Amino acid sequence: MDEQQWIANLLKENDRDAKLTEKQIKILQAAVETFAEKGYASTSTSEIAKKAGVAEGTIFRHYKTKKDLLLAIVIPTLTKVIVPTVAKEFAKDVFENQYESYEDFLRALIKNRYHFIKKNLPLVRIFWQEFAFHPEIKEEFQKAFTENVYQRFKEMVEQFQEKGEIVELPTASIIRMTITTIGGFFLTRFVIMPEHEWDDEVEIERTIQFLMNGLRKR
Amino acid sequence: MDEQQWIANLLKENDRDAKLTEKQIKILQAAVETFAEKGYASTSTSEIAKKAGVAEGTIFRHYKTKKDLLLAIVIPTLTKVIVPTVAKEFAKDVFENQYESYEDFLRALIKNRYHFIKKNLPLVRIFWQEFAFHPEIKEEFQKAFTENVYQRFKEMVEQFQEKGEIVELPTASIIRMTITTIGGFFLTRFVIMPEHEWDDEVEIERTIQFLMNGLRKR
DNA sequence: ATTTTTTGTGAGTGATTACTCACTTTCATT
DNA sequence: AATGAAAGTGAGTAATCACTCACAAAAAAT
Repeated sequence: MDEQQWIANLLKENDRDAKLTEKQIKILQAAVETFAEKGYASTSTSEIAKKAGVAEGTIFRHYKTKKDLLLAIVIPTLTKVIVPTVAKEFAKDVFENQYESYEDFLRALIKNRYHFIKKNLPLVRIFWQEFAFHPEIKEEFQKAFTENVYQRFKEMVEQFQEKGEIVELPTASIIRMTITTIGGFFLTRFVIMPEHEWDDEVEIERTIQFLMNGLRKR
Repeated sequence: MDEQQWIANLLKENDRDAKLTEKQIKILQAAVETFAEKGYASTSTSEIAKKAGVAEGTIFRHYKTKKDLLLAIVIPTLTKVIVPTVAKEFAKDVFENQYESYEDFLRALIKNRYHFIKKNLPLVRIFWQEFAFHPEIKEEFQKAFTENVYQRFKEMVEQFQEKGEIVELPTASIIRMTITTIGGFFLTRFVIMPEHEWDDEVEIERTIQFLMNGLRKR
């Protein structure tokens, strides 16, 4: 029920009145699960059908090709989940100036993303794996990033550079270091060493302190 | 010729007197190229045979299964190329104490890895992509890392902590931050934005400075 | 020079692949 | 209650898959 609501929201990208049948939701769930576990190329449509409890023909009734099914999962994840969440988070900061420091912003950002990734780990894994092989995904991601995230992030950084809180390196470098440091933590935490015992609270705070030390104007 | 020598050295893991025929080298070259481009699961053995200019049966003469071919490429890359290079680099530092600072060590490390990745990009891509789906690869990597790299890295960090150069955070955290920062740079540079115009010298130096600011004791 | 071993071949194998289509069932509209 | 549209089905299809094997050529060992 909880899962269903979540995955149903994903597909409602164009129409607001998208009504997914039970079987359609089952297909999406099975596809996400299997793609994340075995990878897109190693997953057969018959396997998805079996896991979803539908006939194989039902999948192709709704998605013309297997790749269409992949994109129906990945693209909405990008455009509907990642972008607005990030954009909203940034907007709140830049325009309402709610955070007093880059550090506070960082803390909100990393916690927001932490919960998002933890909740949507299979989706993130699929995106991460298939990103390299499907130009559509790569293009969609770069478009979403440059149009929504980058610009706001830039304004953000420049704001705190003006305030003298962070160092006067090129904005692009600061953004890259911020993202790779946070991304590196998540990658280690969720992909490379998921079975390791993590004290997430502590490690997040350390990551923030490390980032701030690296970026603070002195 | 240059390629041949390089790939031939890879397979010489057990026997010192490994003599690869011309066709065997062609198979390895074709496999590396295609796996890197399309991914292991999306590459057919017939495609490899065609590209290598051999009969399909020839592949299975030397590798029992398709997966054997993958492992014959990836595992030696790990055990013979990555580990010794890193270990040697670290050993030189820890035992002969050639570097005067963590910063100098960092600079040597990042430049060493930079050239390695640039030279072996297809191999790195294959490893990175298949790592998630093949337990053998993951295990081999973790084994190589904990046995060779981690221990030396740890001694390294502790040495410069004692000297008071870097901060007294837990060693594991410092190692994680060092590796993810450097890895994040390479990932952005070679995978996510390879077509971007990079001034590598400058960006490497910025990355080092960022890392040192984040880790320096103050 | 002859035998043995290694390397290479390519047609052939059954299994599996993504996808189709004629048909049935369910649902919404009147 | 009747009708049309949408959703669902599963046997069927051609193509492709990883892999085999009987045989040939080349190389090595005798």
